[in-house]
Amino acid sequence: MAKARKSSTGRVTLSNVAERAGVSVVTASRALRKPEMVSDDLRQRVLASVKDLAYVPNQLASALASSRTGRIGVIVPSLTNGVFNDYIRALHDVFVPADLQVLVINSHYVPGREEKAILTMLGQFPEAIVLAGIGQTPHARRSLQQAGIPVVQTMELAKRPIDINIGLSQHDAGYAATRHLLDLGHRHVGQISAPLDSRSQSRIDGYHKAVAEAGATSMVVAVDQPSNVPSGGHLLSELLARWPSVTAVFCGNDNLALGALFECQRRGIRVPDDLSIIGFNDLEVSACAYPSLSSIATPRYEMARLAGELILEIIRGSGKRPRQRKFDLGFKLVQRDSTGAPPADRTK
Amino acid sequence: MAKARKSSTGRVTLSNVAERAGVSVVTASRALRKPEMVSDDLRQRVLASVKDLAYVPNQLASALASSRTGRIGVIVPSLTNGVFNDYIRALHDVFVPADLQVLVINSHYVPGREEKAILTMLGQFPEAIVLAGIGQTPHARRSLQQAGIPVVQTMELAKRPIDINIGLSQHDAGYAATRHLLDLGHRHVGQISAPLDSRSQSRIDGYHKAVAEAGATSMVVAVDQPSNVPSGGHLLSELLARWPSVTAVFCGNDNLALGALFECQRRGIRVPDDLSIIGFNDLEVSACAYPSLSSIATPRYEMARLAGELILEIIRGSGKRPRQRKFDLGFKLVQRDSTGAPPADRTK
DNA sequence: TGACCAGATGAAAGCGCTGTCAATAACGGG
DNA sequence: CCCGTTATTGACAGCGCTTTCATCTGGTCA
Repeated sequence: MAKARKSSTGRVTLSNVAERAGVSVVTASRALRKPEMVSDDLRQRVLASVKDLAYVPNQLASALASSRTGRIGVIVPSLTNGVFNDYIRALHDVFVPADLQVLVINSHYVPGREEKAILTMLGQFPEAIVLAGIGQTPHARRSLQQAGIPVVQTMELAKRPIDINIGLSQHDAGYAATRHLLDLGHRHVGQISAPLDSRSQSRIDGYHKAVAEAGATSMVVAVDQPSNVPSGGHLLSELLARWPSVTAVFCGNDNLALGALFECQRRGIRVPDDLSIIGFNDLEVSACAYPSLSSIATPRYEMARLAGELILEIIRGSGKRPRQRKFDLGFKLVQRDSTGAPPADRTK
Repeated sequence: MAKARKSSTGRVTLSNVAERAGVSVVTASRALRKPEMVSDDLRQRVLASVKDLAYVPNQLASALASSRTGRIGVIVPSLTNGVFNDYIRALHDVFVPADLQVLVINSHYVPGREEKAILTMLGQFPEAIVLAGIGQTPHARRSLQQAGIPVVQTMELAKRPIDINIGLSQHDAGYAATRHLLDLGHRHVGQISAPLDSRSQSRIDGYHKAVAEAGATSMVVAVDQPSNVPSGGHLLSELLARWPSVTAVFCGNDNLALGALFECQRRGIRVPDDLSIIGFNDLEVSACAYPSLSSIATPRYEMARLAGELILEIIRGSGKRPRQRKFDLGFKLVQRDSTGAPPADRTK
């Protein structure tokens, strides 16, 4: 029989529950974790006791004892720009039914904070880690490897993944967006962005490549802060001030594109008649803006979902990694109403 | 001297560190947690050992032993609608410098999930909990009270707070928004919203009250799903279909307002000449939309910040509650370009 | 010089839970 | 009717860390 000392911390513990139900602590534990191992009668009594006492299991103790935390660590650079909504939803879709808790830390697009976030995360002993991007610091890489848990880098392609890599070529996507504008006949294609991460930078590289191939001139305005809708307007203003000849803009993401669109409306610039705008990521809002925004659709939901499924497989399969470790999920150009041919008088 | 058994889980533990440094586990622990209690010499040796072994403290064990987790639990109904961005930022602003980790769980506007989230959170033994809203289930309330930690309910005013309550009158805010439209001369004021929580419902109540006072008719279209920009367009379409006479709309939040604005642009309805639109919450995007959106500014940053500061005070003051437990932080009507007088031919 | 004290260190005892294995009860076949 | 099986249940020993308390220095003061 359980000796339910009054918990020194004043909280209801499993031994309180056990005592009240007249069973041992072990049995109470099993009644909750492995109900099939316990007789109906006892299980009922334990559950009733749990309810009566409003018992909340101490996950800390549970995790410590079983060395399984049931947690999946996720580190993203932003939670507010809409980019990671689908992504996190996908992870929830996979892990919650599998009884795993998704723990998200926001690194705010600051490399140093990502390293810190990774270490914090590792200190909580997640059973796997999902990272956005491939730009982890060497120290973070080492700690991740040493942790011996599945690590999935997403959103872009890595030459040498830490473990598993699911992404797309941000460079090619940036190239495709720019190419789209050039193909429409534009000769003066600008770029605005907030290149706080290597992905954004890769897109810009793609832009430069496309522009160079077309024998045109690069016109880039960038800002060193997390991008949001208002800054799209500011960046466009600066772009127009520096290069008034611009007839098309590739925006580093859809929020900037939306801000640019509003700025055009404010200035009486017609989109796409006077200025074509293409965004990036294809956020929910882009399809319903007016005019609807062309964009590059990135498979964020799919990347995260695949990450989740691979992780489950590995965890279930006692650590065995899948044969394939690199996955390129591609992207799609979504042409809508914000991109069109340049004004007739400015095709040159 | 420490007997550093090879950790059964294969990870580097404090006793490995201690052994390598030639000290006891206790000393190693102190060297990390309370450096001033240990001689310089030993501290150096321990730190070197930590570095050599790439030791990551096991927070689980630490928290279990000390019954201090250094975590603050936050439960919000959404992370994607922009409403809680400032809110969470404020909490970080307060807690991160105080060396407390902010743990956010998203309850997705589902009451059952909020209860589950609260229990999950309590199982991690946070040192305080911050909740959005006051509509917790009785069982959740009880568990929260029993936990004996500071609990702050925010965003709306509670008659009988669980512990501390910081909010504003959502009813009065809804009333004010509607009143604003009526004062401009509108007689046909509609309302669109996604009333998934009691706050949204209170705003609608305020709307009804204002409309009734003015002797006008309520025209409400609601949807039972988390609101987003596209649904703003759909809801407006339905509103216009059912009540073509509408000259002004109070949107339950700014995302809906933005969607409604786009829908107007799509249909060639001029804002505010043909239709006035006012939103709610005053999100970042509202000020830079075109036309800029009138809205009700809610002090989300301030509410969360005050919550954080009170919590710190309580934790520091060994649990003593402040004298005042209820705080009404009010709201502000922000008039911009999307609201104006009704068309001359429809003032009746 | 000896009692005394502060500072530094270590041993032991848990924190609340789960894994392991032993113990018991229940049951059926030979 | 005895023994091996199977189904339940419990005792015990940690998980890795911190807290408490005892120990052991070396110095200080009368």
